[in-house]
Amino acid sequence: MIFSSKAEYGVRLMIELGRQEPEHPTSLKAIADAEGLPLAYLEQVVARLRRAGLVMSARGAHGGYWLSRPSEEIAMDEVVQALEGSIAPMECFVHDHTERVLCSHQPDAGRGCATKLLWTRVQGGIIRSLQNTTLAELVEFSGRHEVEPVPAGVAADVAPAA
Amino acid sequence: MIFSSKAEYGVRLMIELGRQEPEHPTSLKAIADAEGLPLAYLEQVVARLRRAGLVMSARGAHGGYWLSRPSEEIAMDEVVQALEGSIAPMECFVHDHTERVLCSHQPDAGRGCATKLLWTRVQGGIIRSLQNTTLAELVEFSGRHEVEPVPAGVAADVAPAA
DNA sequence: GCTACTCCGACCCCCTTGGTAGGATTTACT
DNA sequence: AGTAAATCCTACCAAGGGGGTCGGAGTAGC
Repeated sequence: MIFSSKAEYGVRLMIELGRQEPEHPTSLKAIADAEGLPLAYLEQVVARLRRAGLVMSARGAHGGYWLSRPSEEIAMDEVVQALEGSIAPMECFVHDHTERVLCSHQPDAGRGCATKLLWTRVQGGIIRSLQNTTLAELVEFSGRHEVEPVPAGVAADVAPAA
Repeated sequence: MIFSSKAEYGVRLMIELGRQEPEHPTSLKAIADAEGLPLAYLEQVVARLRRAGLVMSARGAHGGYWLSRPSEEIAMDEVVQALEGSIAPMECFVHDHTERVLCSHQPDAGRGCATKLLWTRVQGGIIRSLQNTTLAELVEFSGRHEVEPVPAGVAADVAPAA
């Protein structure tokens, strides 16, 4: 598996916030109930989003969380990055702040890392897909698919993003 | 991390086979030595490639492995698929043989899986990147970056400090 | 001062990953 | 025939991370 459940839960949480009024705090408990997720675990997940500046919070009674920006301006690569820590196809892939791709493999027998080309392309494919999807799209998508009892024949409306 | 070391080792192994004459068996030991990988573990890795029909093998003395097809005809999605089992961004993603994307989440409160759109796009991005890369490209790439033999005198075969 | 929240750190179980051990089988060479 | 070189196969194991839980402290509204 590629992404952990933190990504799944975190994205669901962001979608849920995206359906609410902006600036109006929503409590974690409400989200946990709506999505059927464990509250204590959601706390950990949302903390990552807060530290990344994607959501803001208010403590105390009637507190809660809300999106720090309109959902149209939130690309999903930011969200997934915040939740997963990094988006790297292989352990040896580390982005330093200069955007250079490093590879920690010792260059065996003087040869460069033979797999670098492949993982670089994969990483590009993933990030491009995420960048081209906004939170607003997901909110809209989840709204469209409310209610209906799900007939047969599916998966036709998920157009590629890149 | 997205892919496990099985993928890394397996791809390196395939590249190594791609540099050899076709139909000429190369022993695992030779590859393990060349790449600095544990032989016993490589056995598990190559078994997956063999079961997927990507490599063929001959037992006994002077046996070994070789590519079952020319490297130009091997797309990397096959390789990674064989090594990782499946290429799915999220646990709930299962491909049955009909190419339909299933999602095992219970549709909470009648709503469809809100994250499906996102993960489907990501999966598409990954698979496209892999499909568009052939083993031959990687072989050629690793050959281009093969550099000068390590200067003698330096203890180059001892593991350098990370 | 109660209550409803966020926030934080410690803890815990379990499964996968990465790797080892040991052998059985097959084949080539002498 | 005997032996060495290889694949093949099944167990086994240690460590780490994923996926949580628990208990409590801080903070804001009533």
